[in-house]
Amino acid sequence: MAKENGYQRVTIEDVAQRAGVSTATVSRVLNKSNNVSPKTVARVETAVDELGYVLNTAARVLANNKTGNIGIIVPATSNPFLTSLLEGINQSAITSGYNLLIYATTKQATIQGGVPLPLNEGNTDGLLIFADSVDERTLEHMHRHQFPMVLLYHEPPPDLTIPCVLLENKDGAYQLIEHLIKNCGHRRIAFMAGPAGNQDSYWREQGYREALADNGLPVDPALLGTGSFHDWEAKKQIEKWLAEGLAFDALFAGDDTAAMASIVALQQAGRRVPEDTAVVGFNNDTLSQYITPPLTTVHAPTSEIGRTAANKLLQLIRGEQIEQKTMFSTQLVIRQSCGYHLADK
Amino acid sequence: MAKENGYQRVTIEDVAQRAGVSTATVSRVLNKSNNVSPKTVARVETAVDELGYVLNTAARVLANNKTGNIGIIVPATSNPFLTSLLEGINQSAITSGYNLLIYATTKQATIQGGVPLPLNEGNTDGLLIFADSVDERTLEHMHRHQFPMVLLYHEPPPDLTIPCVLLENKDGAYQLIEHLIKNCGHRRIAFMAGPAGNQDSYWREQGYREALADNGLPVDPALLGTGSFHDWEAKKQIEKWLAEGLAFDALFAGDDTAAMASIVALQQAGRRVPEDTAVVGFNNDTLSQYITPPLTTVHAPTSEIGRTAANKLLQLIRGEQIEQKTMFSTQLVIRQSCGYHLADK
DNA sequence: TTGTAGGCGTTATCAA
DNA sequence: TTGATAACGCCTACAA
Repeated sequence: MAKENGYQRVTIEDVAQRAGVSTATVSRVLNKSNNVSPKTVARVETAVDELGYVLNTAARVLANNKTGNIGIIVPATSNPFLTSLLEGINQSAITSGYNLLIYATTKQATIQGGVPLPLNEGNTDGLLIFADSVDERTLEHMHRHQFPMVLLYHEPPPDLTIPCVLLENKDGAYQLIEHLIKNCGHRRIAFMAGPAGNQDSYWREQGYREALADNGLPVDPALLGTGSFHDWEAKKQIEKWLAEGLAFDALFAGDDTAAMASIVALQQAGRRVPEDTAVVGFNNDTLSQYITPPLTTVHAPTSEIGRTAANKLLQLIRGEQIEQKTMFSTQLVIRQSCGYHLADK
Repeated sequence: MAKENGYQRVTIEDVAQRAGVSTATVSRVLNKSNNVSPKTVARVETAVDELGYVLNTAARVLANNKTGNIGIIVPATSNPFLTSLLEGINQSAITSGYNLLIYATTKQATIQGGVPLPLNEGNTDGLLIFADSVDERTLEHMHRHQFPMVLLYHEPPPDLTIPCVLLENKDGAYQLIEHLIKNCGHRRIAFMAGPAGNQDSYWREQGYREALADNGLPVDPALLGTGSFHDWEAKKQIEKWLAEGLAFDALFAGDDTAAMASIVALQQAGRRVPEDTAVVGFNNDTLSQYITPPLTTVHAPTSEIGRTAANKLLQLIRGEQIEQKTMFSTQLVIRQSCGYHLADK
């Protein structure tokens, strides 16, 4: 047996010896090739069992250049929205006989000096990239190597033809804000942006601005803050606004996570939602219908987006043609937190 | 360049040629060996840049038998409790210069016929195993190969000496139930178990039973249900109990997730919490303090447990001695959902 | 400081 | 149906 110390000891060669066949034959039964006599298969299989042999994936990948895994790179946040996304991805991965490996990065993931990301061709046949969790130069790099990739919630730079799956944000945000203005009678509507560089946030803000403009309302810079799609950040922003004495009768929190945290922060400061301040979100997370008050938001087909992205990646890996850009539309969901039921209609 | 088709093309050899040095030298600068002249380093680095070379991890792992990654196998549920756990793990991994790879399995992960788990020695230097997410025979297998592993929230079978990190469940549950009985005056307390085979659930139930016994209360089998630490399951259980007309004035939901879902289900059925039915959980998730009513629960140091487990694994990988079993204690957190503030004291 | 060459464990090609 | 053997891309003695 190779390598007395360390854990990887039993190799295909040991199995071959024990079974009295060649390594080629062992490899064949391991890979379920059908050109092996049943007798030999049996012999090899018992040898595998007796020796406790386990395949060395690194060697296999080196020889084959395929892994049976796909990977996703996400930011290391706890946004429940991610869970739905991962669920969808996992579904189609499993359906296609692939496993999903996840890497949660705390900063933008980057290839530096020839050293690859923790998820790469060595352990993965293709990668799903969430938003801007991977540095642009690295994207370029991998694209140059023709490594199969699909971008999620992010359009590639114009010179890189990487397929992507997107959400129609502007439309949804526009409708949401218009609902706040026209149906609920709000006029001073604050907006919390997502993380810097986030494309979804950008387009939601555009929808917000257009809706205000189209309804003859000014964009007051004082009403523009940041929630980063994150509970603590949202909470801090609310506290800051309240401390400043900012006047606002409604809040578009950017996403549901920030909205829920904002509601709590507002309530803790003694404000009633929606009576004193209306709050709306974006995404329609599972929890949003259950909180008090139930959240008015924009529904996004998150886990379907995950499924679609994974399927595109899988097709890409198989060398099939796919469309570069898939866009999912959204839908307004009116519940209580916007105060619609209180408005005089 | 090797392999004209496929994406992995530029090898260390190409770089060597371009820089006019040997592959050994390229390898040295790639690994930041200091026995290379600055001039040579520069030449190699520009060659790397120009060629867009990226290391082939499979080859590196095959040669080195190490990856710089650790992995964790978790069940594919969205329990927010997992997020805290992963956060803690990621922290210590990063601190030690390791990356964390996550595999979320939908059933118990199993090695079958020599084909390893998606996370293994090929992409990982050691593994964290959550609860019973890995099949026992597979555990045995990997233990036999001396692959570094640490079990989370799970004690190994008696014949396998795999280090583990545990939570003191029984004590916490006992105090929780005693609080319900002695301080809040509840007598018919229902219990929701976690997933089948879950050790945490087992011990929480023991604490529940002991507390009842010590206070002269019987264990009514009708009050024993299943929430699986999962919102939908908890909801279904509540609905079933309500349909049956089960009489209970308090509920220990097993964990916070099930508790929160139970509260919602109870409220939707027109029951007030805690006035009509008290509800308590376990874990003290971040959200639990924010819901209405704020949840009485048992605090578990989840992300610290994650940090500790990761550190143990890292020590194991470095070949250091570690203690087999680490146990974390819990603490009762009294808020509103137990109805303590309503009780006549 | 640099180069040569053998080995890591598997698969695939070519013969037999 | 089976067996030799050359890749796969990298690392590390050992030499120079």
